[in-house]
Amino acid sequence: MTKPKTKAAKAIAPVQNKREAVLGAALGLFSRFGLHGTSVDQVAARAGVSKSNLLYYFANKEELYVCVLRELLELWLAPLREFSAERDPQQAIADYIRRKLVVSRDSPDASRLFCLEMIQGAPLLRGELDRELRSIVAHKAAVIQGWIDAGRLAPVDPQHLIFMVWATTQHYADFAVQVEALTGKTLADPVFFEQTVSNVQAVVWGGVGPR
Amino acid sequence: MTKPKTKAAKAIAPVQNKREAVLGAALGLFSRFGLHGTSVDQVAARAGVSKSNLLYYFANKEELYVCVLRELLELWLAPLREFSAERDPQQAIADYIRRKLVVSRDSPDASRLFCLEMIQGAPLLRGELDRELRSIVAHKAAVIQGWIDAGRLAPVDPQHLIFMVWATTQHYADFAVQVEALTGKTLADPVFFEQTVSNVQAVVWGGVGPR
DNA sequence: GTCTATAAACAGATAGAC
DNA sequence: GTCTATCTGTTTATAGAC
Repeated sequence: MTKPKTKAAKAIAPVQNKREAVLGAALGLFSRFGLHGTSVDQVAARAGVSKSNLLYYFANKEELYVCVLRELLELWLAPLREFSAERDPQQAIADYIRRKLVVSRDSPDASRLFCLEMIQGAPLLRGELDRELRSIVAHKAAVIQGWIDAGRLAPVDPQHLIFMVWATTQHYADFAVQVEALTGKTLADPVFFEQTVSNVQAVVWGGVGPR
Repeated sequence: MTKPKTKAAKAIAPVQNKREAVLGAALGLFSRFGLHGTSVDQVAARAGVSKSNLLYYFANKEELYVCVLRELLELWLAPLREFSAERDPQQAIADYIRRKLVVSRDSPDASRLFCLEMIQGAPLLRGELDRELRSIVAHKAAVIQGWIDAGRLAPVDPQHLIFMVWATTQHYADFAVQVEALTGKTLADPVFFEQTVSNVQAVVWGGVGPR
């Protein structure tokens, strides 16, 4: 506590940096090739450490995988937490769509790994899904239902609306190869990014705005 | 040619059956655990054949994987081929959404494997994507553009519209675990299925129908 | 904390009998 | 066509020196 921070920093900072380098490398590889398609050797090489050194920081491959997933879930949930009832429905939905598309643009690896995990039945996230996600989604669905009851939104099922926003925004990260094969563009292109934001916002709002 | 068919059938039918059993087992496992997460031993066991027998029918694991993908692509493309310009836009879009959701309900394995392949950069489907899918999508996008020009559809980008339908319909297969964790339902439930069809159709049409 | 060497397990593929 | 046995390479994980 009262120790000089410089000394602690000297000892701890490199450790943190290595852990983070490994976690970053692991995210990149796991998200492309999955847990079984990636060897610890590859992760170590990309992170710039030796394999045995990596296994000093993470007891085994699965533990590393779980650590990557944990970081992921927070990033994935953040935009949903921002979704607020105090706001104008159209603004709130438009902002949420934009935020999710920013994640798809800036963290496509995270989006893909999340998708991979879901496809496999989320063996490691199932607990979190049932607890944390379930309660937060129930809360946000109630907000949406409030808007519907107040006549500020068409009577759509709140859960399906949430699914639609998730699906349409993540699609641009998870199916980026397909999107690029067909349009020649990626979200990294600023013009294409804004065009995507507008289109998704327009369709969703057109579909759920008050009749 | 002129040989009695019964003899040929006796010799060939079992071979076809075995091949198909293996392909079916492979689809189920590859779609959950990916190419590297599945061993040929597991596929053989599920198909009810021995490992070496499987390798008599398929030279190696990759060849089996490619065979599975080829069958897949046709199933995935079929609903898009049905999408026709001669029809009423609202009917054509509603039918397409329903057809895609039927695939998500009846062939979730195929949908998931397709998604897996996309996430990994579609190393084996890239060629098909650039050729076949590209041309068929261009054709359908032209149909949609025709409707827009005729004032029968709001001026949305046809490609983004297609992406939205793909994303929202496949979501119910690829993220089935999440959907089930949050709603307690799957598309196998007839009531939930119809509710999903209506909601997706309503939002999409609300978003793109003429203003 | 980091390295080299190696143990132990597994999976893909082949050889050859039947 | 189908089986058993086996070879081969890869990969995870550990032991132990520095």
